[in-house]
Amino acid sequence: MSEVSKPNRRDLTHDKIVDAAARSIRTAGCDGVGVAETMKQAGLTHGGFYAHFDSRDAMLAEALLRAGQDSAAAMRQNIIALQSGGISAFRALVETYLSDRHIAIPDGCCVVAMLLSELPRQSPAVRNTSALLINGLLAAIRRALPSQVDPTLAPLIASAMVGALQLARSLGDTPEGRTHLFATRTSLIAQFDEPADSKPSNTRRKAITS
Amino acid sequence: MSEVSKPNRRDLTHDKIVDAAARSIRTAGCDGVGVAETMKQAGLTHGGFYAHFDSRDAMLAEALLRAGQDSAAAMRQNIIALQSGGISAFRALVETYLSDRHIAIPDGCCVVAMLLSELPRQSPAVRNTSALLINGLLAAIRRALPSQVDPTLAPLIASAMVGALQLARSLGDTPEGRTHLFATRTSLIAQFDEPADSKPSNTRRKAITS
DNA sequence: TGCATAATATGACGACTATCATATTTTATT
DNA sequence: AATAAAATATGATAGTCGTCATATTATGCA
Repeated sequence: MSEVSKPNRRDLTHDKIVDAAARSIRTAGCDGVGVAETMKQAGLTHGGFYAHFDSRDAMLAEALLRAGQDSAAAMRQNIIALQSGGISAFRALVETYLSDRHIAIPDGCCVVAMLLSELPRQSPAVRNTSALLINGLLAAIRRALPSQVDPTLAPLIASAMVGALQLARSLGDTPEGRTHLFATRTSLIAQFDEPADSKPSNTRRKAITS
Repeated sequence: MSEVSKPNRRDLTHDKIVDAAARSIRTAGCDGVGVAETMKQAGLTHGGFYAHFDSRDAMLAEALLRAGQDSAAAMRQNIIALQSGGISAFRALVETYLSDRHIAIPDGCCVVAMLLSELPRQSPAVRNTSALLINGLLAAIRRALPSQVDPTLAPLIASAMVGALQLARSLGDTPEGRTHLFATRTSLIAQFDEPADSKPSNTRRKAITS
């Protein structure tokens, strides 16, 4: 009944195009996603593009949304797996988001972190989608935050996670980059995670009150 | 006696080109800085470019370094002014870096935050410069950190500052963006600044221990 | 002042870009 | 099976990009 009931051929190829763009937007950046290359990746020729999108920017907005949904789903899955191992929701989120794997491999990595500094320059359509994804990230953090932590700390934590991933990626898959990611991961958990039952592990308090 | 003793005409125009590129790299991004446009901004024609640089990437690396030095100098000056007003070095750093002005106005804003997600894709020369600037930012934060705060928290704080600026810029100069910047600024100071003498202001402890 | 040299300008090359008009192919309907 | 309609392919346009070879101008030295 709704618009998902009957997938036309048109909708299927539309999806293929968006998927191709969503795959390459992480590695190539917003400016690096071209119409012709995207159509080729989707198995089509470049001419038919404007039967599916009003403009390249319109495709970019859809691709960003798709990439965001993909990475969110991948992380949710990883978080659930970690939680079933017995660790807290917050720790599962932090360790998933700031995984060493994401330094070199963009797949499954947060697309907001991959594109953040380019987003302010994009078209209104892309910026609207950006805001959507950012608010989604903030909401996910608020949900995972231990109950005794002030919810107004969510922006700080979101900023730290996004920034840490980018800084580590810029430093590269080197001791420097890995150390930065490890230090941020450890500090976030020490500062804001609920203390484990058995372990004392109050590095947090030690770090703050002299 | 060194290489700064006699500024040739060549060196002067070289500097003009780098300056022009450094000015536009903040607003246009790495991919947005073109050879022809940069030469025009420097008051030259595009043909003579390769008498000054081996390639566009070589210019980009110099421009990034210049932009980083410029923003570092501007922030140092602002921090000193704030400190003379009686606030702590850490608070001066945070309030300068996360100034509301930087949401909309890129001038004087941290160039690392403006370009961070693009840097991993750049040429080795640009990436080397990136690492230099990032290490400079980390060092500045370590210097400003109150003595009772664990220095291993510097990566977390750097990540939070860089990420907050970018997230606020992506959310735009709107209540959402300004709120994000304000919340991060407030949380950073509450969490990590040395407490002021007279004011109680231990929101920090309140935020952590339930 | 005249000459040698350095620095900049002119113009062009091929490759790439987004966009569109038109032709061809594929699908759906009678 | 034949026809109408939708979807994709072909090809072209105008523009921009980085790069370079060559011509012109400006500088400094004798």
